Amino acid sequence: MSPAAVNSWQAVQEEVLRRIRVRAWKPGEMIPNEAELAREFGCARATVNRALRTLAEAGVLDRKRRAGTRVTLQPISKAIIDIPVIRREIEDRNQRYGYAMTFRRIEPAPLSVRARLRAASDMRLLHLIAVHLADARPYVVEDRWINLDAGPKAEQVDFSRISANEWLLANAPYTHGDLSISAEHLRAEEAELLDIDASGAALTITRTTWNGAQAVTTVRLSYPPGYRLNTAL
Amino acid sequence: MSPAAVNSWQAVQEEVLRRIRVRAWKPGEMIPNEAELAREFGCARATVNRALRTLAEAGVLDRKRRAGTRVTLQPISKAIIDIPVIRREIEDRNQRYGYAMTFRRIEPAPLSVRARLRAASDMRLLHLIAVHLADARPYVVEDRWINLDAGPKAEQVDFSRISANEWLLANAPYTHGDLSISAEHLRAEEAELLDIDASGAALTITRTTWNGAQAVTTVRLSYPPGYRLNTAL
DNA sequence: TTAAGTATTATGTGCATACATAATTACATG
DNA sequence: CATGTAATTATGTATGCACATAATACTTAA
Repeated sequence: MSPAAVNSWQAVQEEVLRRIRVRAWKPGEMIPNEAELAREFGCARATVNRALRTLAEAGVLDRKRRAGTRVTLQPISKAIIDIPVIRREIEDRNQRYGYAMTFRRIEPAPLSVRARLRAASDMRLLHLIAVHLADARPYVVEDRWINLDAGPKAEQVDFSRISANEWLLANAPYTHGDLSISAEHLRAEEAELLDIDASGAALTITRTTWNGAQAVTTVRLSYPPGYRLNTAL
Repeated sequence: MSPAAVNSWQAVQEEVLRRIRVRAWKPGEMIPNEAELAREFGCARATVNRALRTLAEAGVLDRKRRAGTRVTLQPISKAIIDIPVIRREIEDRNQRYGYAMTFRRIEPAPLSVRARLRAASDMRLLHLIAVHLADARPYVVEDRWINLDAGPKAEQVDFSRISANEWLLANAPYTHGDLSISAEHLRAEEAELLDIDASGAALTITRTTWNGAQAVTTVRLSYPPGYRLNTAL
């Protein structure tokens, strides 16, 4: 069979993946350089470049200038987990979204929270606890601290009507953040809000965002037992 | 100040991000089209294209042909979690890697596992349980089922010497897979292997991989309480 | 008035070319 | 032999151009 021109970057990508899969190019091995592949596939080098670059971003290939491209020896699977706005997460499941704030106070934060925010002890923090509901049933508990020094307007907002999640998204820009996932025992009050037995193991997502050097907010989301984060590889 | 030429795609990207951050372009709003931006920045349209395309992949922009580009209203944060080979995960922490297989038997799988593998009841499955150690201390328990119909060689391999994780990576190609993260109570035997109190909440990662329509393997990794998956936003 | 067809337009992609940059190799020099 | 330097090379990126494609806006016909 004659080598049909593989001249879209997706086609190149698929052909490369195929060769890796059938072990024509083995893990750790070098693959031909872009110019050669372009010649073989009958396309421009830029096209090969885009295909290989994308595969490198996906962790399938290792590329170094001058050194060339090789098949990743131990591919780190990158699980891309979409963390949507909770309202959307629920509405995408075709459930009715609900929200209830159960606590609001400007108060000093415990050490663990201050550490997350790298906060001086005099930072003014608004503490909110709320439950997000799916079809009127508790879906996730949100325990949030908002830095009022970063966005003083937050003090005036009625967070019993609009979720902090959404208000901040629209009003408090951030430059970067960090996120951590862990399994934790539910605290008694959280279990109560979720309306479940306190003995459960809760998937917990902690997210802190920054605007430059200034902490914006930190949240701890506690999902009830059984909740799963799914992703394709 | 004169508009210095912004002529690398990273520079364009940063400028775009800056404008979004300072709310010059507000969430939901259209931004100028590629040609205009190229003119403004003094660079080629392809350069703008790459910058915007990358931002769209990151979820910051929404792009549609003909319709144009707008700032994402509710950016879905994509948490990219690297799931490395466990040996590497441990060695990257500058700890000594160890491995011990504690169970190996070809046996019929329970329903939950068969469901994950979409397995007929006559599929031959090798069941392995192993512990990965960091500095001789239990790090994670691995409960794995390998489809011998997909790769019969696995039956001959001495998995007490090499971890299934690494052997499969090198010998059993897969086309796709799925991964799910949840919080679960440790089973008694797992708690024992991890050498901890059984009451802990364990972060559990379940991963199943496929080669075409054929299941290759499914693993359940149980990490002890306190383990965190971290990522930057 | 509505439906079908057409023009327009912004993004998506391919190509050829040029040059930049990092990393390696080869070489020269002490 | 060690070491610094220059040549080489594969990838990285910018550019100008062309055309493809999807989505919208507009026009025309029933």
